[in-house]
Amino acid sequence: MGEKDDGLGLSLSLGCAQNQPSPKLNLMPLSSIGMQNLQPKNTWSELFRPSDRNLDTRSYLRGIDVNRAPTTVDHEEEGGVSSSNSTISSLSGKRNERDNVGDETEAERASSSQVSDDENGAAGDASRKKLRLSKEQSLLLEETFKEHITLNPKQKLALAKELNLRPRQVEVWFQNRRARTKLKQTEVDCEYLKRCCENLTEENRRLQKEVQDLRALKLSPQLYMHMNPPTTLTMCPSCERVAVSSSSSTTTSSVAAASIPVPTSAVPNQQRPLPISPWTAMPIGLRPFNSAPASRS
DNA sequence: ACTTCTCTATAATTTACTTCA
DNA sequence: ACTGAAGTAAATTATAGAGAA
Repeated sequence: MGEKDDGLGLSLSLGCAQNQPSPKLNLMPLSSIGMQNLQPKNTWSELFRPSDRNLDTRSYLRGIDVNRAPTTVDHEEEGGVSSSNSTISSLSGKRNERDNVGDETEAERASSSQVSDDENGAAGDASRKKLRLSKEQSLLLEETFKEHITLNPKQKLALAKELNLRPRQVEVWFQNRRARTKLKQTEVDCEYLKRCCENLTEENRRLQKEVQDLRALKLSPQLYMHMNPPTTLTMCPSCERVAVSSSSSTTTSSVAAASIPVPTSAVPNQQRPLPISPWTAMPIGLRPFNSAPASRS
């Protein structure tokens, strides 16, 4: 797979160096793929009035910018595939029982020929056939996902009607979409941590070398005599940072005069920035996808 | 051109868990 | 406290489609 676009419009954008911004999903703006041309018939902003649930789920994804459009790869790949080919999967399990209650049943009945034909056609068919969503359907779903990563029943019904799909299909699509988003974020996090690890390994190696050099310096009496007194380091008890006493500011230059390379980290009053991952700096429970499931409204 | 095989993306299912009435 | 419904995440399965041989 590698760096290949995964169809989510997500690409790795990592700040591998210290003090770099958090790993962030670099997503294509919606306008760049012509999504603005697809306007739902309904007023989605009206339909998708912010609910408690949506607020909750948005906050649980706060680490990622999920509300961005995907690239067109997905849709190009599906080019020309009509949703009319879709068939319904075998209806089994508690979920289907659940879907057949209340307003959804009504909505499913109200759905157009795509759904009803499929249901008739698949009746008694044990194998589950897989629907390929049309380009338009995918675009509208993505568009909606940009605004809300979860749907309340009303939204689900409206969207299903708009897309000529069953509410269950819309629901499944959103579930899978959230899962894909999370997977992508995990990959980004993983890559970021890998780079952090590499940086720390490199720094460790550098510091080991530095210790070795300093030891060699100490064992060489002639050089040692001409050196200024060693730097006095004091540790601040509150912040646990190292402070430098005023008498030692020329250490670096004197060492340099002895023709021994000193890494920049040997300069005591120069604080090294700590490589902090945005997630690691955040309590686990507050990290995206680690939060408890969103509470229902 | 055609078949077959492999691989990827993703729709759909199942299971487990949480929340709430 | 218990229970069932509902919603979701996570894991898994199954299938469509593309590309290589």
